[in-house]
Amino acid sequence: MAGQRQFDERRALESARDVFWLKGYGATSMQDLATASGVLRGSLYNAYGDKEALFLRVYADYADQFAAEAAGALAHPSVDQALRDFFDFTITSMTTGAPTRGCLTTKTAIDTKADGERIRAALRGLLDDMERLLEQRLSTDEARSRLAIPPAEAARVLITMTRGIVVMERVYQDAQRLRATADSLIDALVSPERQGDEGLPTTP
Amino acid sequence: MAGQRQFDERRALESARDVFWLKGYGATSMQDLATASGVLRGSLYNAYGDKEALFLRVYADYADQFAAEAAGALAHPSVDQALRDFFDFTITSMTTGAPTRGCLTTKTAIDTKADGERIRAALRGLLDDMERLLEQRLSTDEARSRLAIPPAEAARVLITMTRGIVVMERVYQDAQRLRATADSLIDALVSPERQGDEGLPTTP
DNA sequence: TGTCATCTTTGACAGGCTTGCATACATTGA
DNA sequence: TCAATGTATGCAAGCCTGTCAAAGATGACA
Repeated sequence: MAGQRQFDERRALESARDVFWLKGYGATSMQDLATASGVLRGSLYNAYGDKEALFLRVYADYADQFAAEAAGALAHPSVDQALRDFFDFTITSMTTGAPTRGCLTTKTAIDTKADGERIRAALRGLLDDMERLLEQRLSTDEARSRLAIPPAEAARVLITMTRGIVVMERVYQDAQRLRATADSLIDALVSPERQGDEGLPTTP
Repeated sequence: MAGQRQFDERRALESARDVFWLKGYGATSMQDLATASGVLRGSLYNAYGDKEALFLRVYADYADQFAAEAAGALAHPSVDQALRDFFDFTITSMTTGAPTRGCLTTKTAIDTKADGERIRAALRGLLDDMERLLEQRLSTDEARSRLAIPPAEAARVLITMTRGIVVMERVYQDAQRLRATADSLIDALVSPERQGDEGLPTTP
């Protein structure tokens, strides 16, 4: 061994993530990443090979963090509130920053310059994880009893809906509208909580 | 007047539309459009000004046609079948070609290089039209009686869902899966047709 | 029929950005 | 001390946009 890395790799990957997130994979050049991280372009090529490899590296970290935070957002014991929290998390994530940064997964999925199979596999990985997470959360007795359709189907509908919300954000740029749309879907998907449910006795 | 346009404008706009559709706004260069249409780049600049203006011209025609065809797809008298036909239309549209061309509206919405206000307004125009179309279709007595949520909310959920389906297509490339997801949403949104409904008197 | 203004076409140019490689220099562990 | 790695810098080849000047085509009008 010799010649240790001189730049702070964690910082560099984070700024690379931010640039990819804001500008999208295809519109981001290695020079953009170099400028943002303060690392010379040559060093990035040396350390990661090329843009696709660097992106995959960045996206792996991003996906882990996103899935972990999403899981946390689903923790509320009441399924409709859990879903509201879940949408709230994704909407807040995508409407952060000015201009809003949108969703890294969706931007990459739509980007025609990110059409490699390895990138698509990475995106599938996160979406599959999210779907499993949702299906699990929707498989409790309380949730099953209130859902209009089976948990697996509902999970897929919800994941698809998050993707749609991302697109609507780009066009309408109105977070409140997005939350309202999500609420409408939840209303259609989850029947109202019956009094006396959830183990706690209530006084009407 | 003098010096008439020498290229077939209709053909040129159609090939421009196809290139934009396949590659996306940002990844399409004027040279790409020139090559596809057989018109020299200089002539395109002369005729349309720049890429954004040409795109807006192309998209106006596209939006008209898309909305008209979507309206046709909603014609079935039974609301759940009308919605299935509607999704079928959008899914077929986006999965045409090899590689599949996806959705021009969504690609443009997500494209960071298409961030002009005029382009966003054009996208909003089509999405608003589609939403109105759906809301109208969902406002019949039969539809109202079967919908889990009000027509306006359902329309917005459905439009958002079509956007999400576009994204899922890019990642999973499985039209059957998309149709199944759409069916799940319709199941949650529209209650089963009661026997004897649709104008025929019923005995309770 | 001929002229002419006007628009279109055509080819070329400048200036900028992109990728990926290659070379020289610096640093560090063995 | 030396070999391996990271850094610094430059280069080649290509693509991009937008513009411009010269040449061609066309309709209107005399």
